[in-house]
Amino acid sequence: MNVSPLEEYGLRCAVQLASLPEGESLSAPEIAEREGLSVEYVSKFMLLLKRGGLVKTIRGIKGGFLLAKHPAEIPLKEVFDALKQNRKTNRGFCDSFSGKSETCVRSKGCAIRPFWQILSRYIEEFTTRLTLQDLLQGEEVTSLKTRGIALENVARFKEEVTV
Amino acid sequence: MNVSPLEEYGLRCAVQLASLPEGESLSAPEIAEREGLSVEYVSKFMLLLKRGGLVKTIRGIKGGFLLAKHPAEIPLKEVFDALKQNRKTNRGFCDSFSGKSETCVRSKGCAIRPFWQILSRYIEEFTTRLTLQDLLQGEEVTSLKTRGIALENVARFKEEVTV
DNA sequence: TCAAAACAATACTTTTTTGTACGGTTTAAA
DNA sequence: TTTAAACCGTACAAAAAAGTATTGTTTTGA
Repeated sequence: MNVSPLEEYGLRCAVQLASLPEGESLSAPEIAEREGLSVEYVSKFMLLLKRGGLVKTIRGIKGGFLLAKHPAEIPLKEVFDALKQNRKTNRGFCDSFSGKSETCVRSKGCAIRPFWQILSRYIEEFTTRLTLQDLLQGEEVTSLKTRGIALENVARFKEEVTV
Repeated sequence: MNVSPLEEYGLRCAVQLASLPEGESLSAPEIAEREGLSVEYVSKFMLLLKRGGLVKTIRGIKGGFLLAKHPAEIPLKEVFDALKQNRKTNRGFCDSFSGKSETCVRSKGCAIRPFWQILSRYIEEFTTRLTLQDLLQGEEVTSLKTRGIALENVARFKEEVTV
């Protein structure tokens, strides 16, 4: 339950692109400079973002990266998913079984599952509703919108509980 | 943003102990059997849980592990924290800076921080309010309580937003 | 008192992830 | 047409985490 370096850096670089005027691009060296990372490292996860369909590239001298869509159309989840591409393991609770058994020991009656399911659903809600555009609006606005999502979630949970 | 094996297995084993009648213990081989893990591996994180003050041990033949407190007094967060003890890196957003800079490039005006802060606060709320006891109540109850926490969170968020 | 079974602790191996290096291809411009 | 700067892609090295092995200490009970 913690953030991987790729997730953090990748999101930051995506935000850099989102902050550009429409149609402009940024080269890997420029991004690296702005984020204090190595050019090679930036190149690595920009490639992932490209494969994830978030980013378009311009090759050759004068080349660079730009978002494939408007920032408002790119939920954070898309960024995170793109960056997960080349991971060997991709775990959530109950995905992983023991080293010994073929299937989860508690395929029924798992004590952990409901907790995990609700929490992960909540996180997913957060990351699909918030877009790169939202992050650009500055701290106050982002803060308000994040809280707004929490609020709406509550409403939905409430319905489900009272039914 | 995914669950580490230690976190999942550790929590499961803690739940095993929580499910015992008051005062009874379970040995590492027994836990390992029930969860389909190796005895050595179980021993490893039971030691962490012990150091975290969650678990008491009985040495010698007939030895084993038991919870140091009533399951209702052990929030999931405590379990997770105990299991984090021997990690080398412990990252959240904005904890980690680039390899090059001494301090975070965006120590002010960070686009990512508010999103991350609210989400992590929410997760923390979840894990401090839910206890091992809750997980024992079975899927429906856990599910309801988890939703209940979501609900209360909303109320709190709402206050903050409208102020 | 001795043996068996269990916890304690650390060292070690393997796997995964992080981060770097480097050779190749593309393109703008002189 | 040549060169420089940038993307592309993979291979490689280093660090972290996962999981195992082993040795030692404690305790029960024959």
